Amino acid sequence: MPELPEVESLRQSLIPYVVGQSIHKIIVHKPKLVAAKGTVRVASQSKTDEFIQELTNQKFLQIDRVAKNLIFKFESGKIMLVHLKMTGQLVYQSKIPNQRPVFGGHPIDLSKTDLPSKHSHIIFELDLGTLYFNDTRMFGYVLYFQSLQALEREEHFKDLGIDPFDPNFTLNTFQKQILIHKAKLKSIFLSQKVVIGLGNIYADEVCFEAGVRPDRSCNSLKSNEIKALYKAISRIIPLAVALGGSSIANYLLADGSRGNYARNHKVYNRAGKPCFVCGNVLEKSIINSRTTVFCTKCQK
DNA sequence: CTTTCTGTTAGAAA
DNA sequence: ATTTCTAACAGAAA
Repeated sequence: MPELPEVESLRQSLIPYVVGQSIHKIIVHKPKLVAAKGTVRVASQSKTDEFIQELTNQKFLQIDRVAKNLIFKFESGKIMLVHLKMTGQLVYQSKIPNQRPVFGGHPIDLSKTDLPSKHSHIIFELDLGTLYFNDTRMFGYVLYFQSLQALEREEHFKDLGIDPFDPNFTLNTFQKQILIHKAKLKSIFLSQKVVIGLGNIYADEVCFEAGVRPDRSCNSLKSNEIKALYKAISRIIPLAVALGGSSIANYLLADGSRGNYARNHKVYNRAGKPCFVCGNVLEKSIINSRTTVFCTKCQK
């Protein structure tokens, strides 16, 4: 369930494991995942061959994040972009015995797990361990680019709003951008058009913390409500990153440990349960085909 | 058994 | 143009 905090936590947890290592071998079990983004993706042998050839023997230099994408930069300047979509995982299994988790909460002993699993579709063998790209539903993808410039030419990231960690994410800009739209607030959050990184969990959590109903039209929001939303995003997103993200279902950090933010969820997946603040039964509705939970008493 | 739901988002439909 | 729905897929839950 990677939203911004999960992708960012994963990025941070991957860095100490893989940066400085080289890829010795790449095994692609599902060539469909090495393909252009989009709903209809066809496995291409030539794309797969190129991916394997170009990235074998490459040394990891750094890992960046753009929206919910991970950008792996190699010493040569080559780029690998990874999107986890709904169920993607990047899990690193060290050859070094007893390597301690460096991030996150409840560590899982990877020596006892069955890696590779039947969903380990792409496997990277590194100097000191193995990096597995697992993806049950196979919506995720990995892409190779010759250079950062080549990636930029693809316009892979057009129409994206501002990252909450970007210094340009100010109350002023947020207010201006949000008022442009008349769609429902949650709909605009999910669209990534104004601010990037909120998915179904954090959109609901932010609306609850701000005391604003997710079905409000963006252009009906008063400035004090927009300010509350801005403050909620600025508080919740960094806190969730600090706690390693929300581990629901199969989200894991690089070392197989689980994130700890889920225990802070106030509304996500709590429809019909009492509001932690006022005790009112939480309501559920569907916005953009996504289950949405809110408190009619605390949110206006 | 069948049906519905699930963390994302591109592209189609409205 | 903008907003909402559907599809990609596997599997857990009802």
